[in-house]
Amino acid sequence: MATLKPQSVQGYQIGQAAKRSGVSTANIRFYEKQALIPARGTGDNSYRIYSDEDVHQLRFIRLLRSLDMSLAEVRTLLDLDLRKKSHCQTARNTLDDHLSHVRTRLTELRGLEKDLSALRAQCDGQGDQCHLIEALHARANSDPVLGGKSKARTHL
Amino acid sequence: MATLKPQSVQGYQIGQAAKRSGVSTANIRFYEKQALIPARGTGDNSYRIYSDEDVHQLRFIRLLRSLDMSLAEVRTLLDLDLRKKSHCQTARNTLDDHLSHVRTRLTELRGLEKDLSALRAQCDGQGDQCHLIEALHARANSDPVLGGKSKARTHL
DNA sequence: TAGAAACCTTCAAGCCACTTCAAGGTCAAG
DNA sequence: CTTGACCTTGAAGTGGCTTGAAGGTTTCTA
Repeated sequence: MATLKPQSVQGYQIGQAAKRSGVSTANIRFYEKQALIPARGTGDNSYRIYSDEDVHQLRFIRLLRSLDMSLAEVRTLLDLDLRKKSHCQTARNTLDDHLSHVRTRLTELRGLEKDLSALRAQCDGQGDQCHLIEALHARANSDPVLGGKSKARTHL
Repeated sequence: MATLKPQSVQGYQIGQAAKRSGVSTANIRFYEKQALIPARGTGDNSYRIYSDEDVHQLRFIRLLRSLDMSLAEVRTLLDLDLRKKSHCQTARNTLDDHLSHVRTRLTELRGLEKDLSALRAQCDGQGDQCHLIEALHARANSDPVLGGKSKARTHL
């Protein structure tokens, strides 16, 4: 069992906040530097102290990151004032944009998977010879230079 | 029409090699630094000169990258001597490993797409209110800290 | 009361696969 | 002899972290 102490009068130290939020201590400091969370200085020692709200914010960020949103997108959503409708529109737009990024990448990956398994099928491993490398070289030759669907790792 | 001059006696300058291979000049220099292609020095001036074989190798690398292989994987495949069967085995293993990476990521992305479109459906944009942000915050709260399928962008 | 463990701090560098920028060298045409 | 299109190197920036070094603070235990 991991120890999750109750919030003391002063709040959580960074390690406790990390355990409760699922964001590593180094990462919390990084987010602070990126101004995604407020810098929490204290008087006594130089230790950071976090509240339940801070922990919630960290969990919120972690959720958005687990949805593969960029820190810029996270920032956009964090800055929203819930009460204003225009901001709700912003939230919708952010989500829509992100969703379309994900779908694009999904399509790319499906194509990739198809290509790779086709290549793999050329060499099923039982015979003496495998023409994998030859096949790759042949494709390198036939592939047009400006042939549309190339380009590796466009993020996501 | 892009100009693709025939290989002169000395070979191609980096710009021509770039056009023929689809790899940018900066990227060619980068690959040279990474020892993925040989450093081609010449006598006269300090210009790099490439042969048709070099261009082919660049295209080969570009193909593997377009299949989202890492430079380490590319290096492995480049180092292969086609004549040896054990190396063919290496090629197969590299491809299999990579294919399973792709499939893992594909599964993750499918889950992502599902999550995101479910979220999006909560706010279809016609009514006055949208509970997108609230929904996100609620998920941030309910999401267990050690809940398995989190973790953003594991490369690919 | 000393010292060791278990926290915390900052700053810097490393990762990956590039791209972009600055400052300058080389070469052919007009 | 200048213009412009090439080429060169080196350094820094990108994103989202992780890891490491070197040290301060706090608490527990012998």
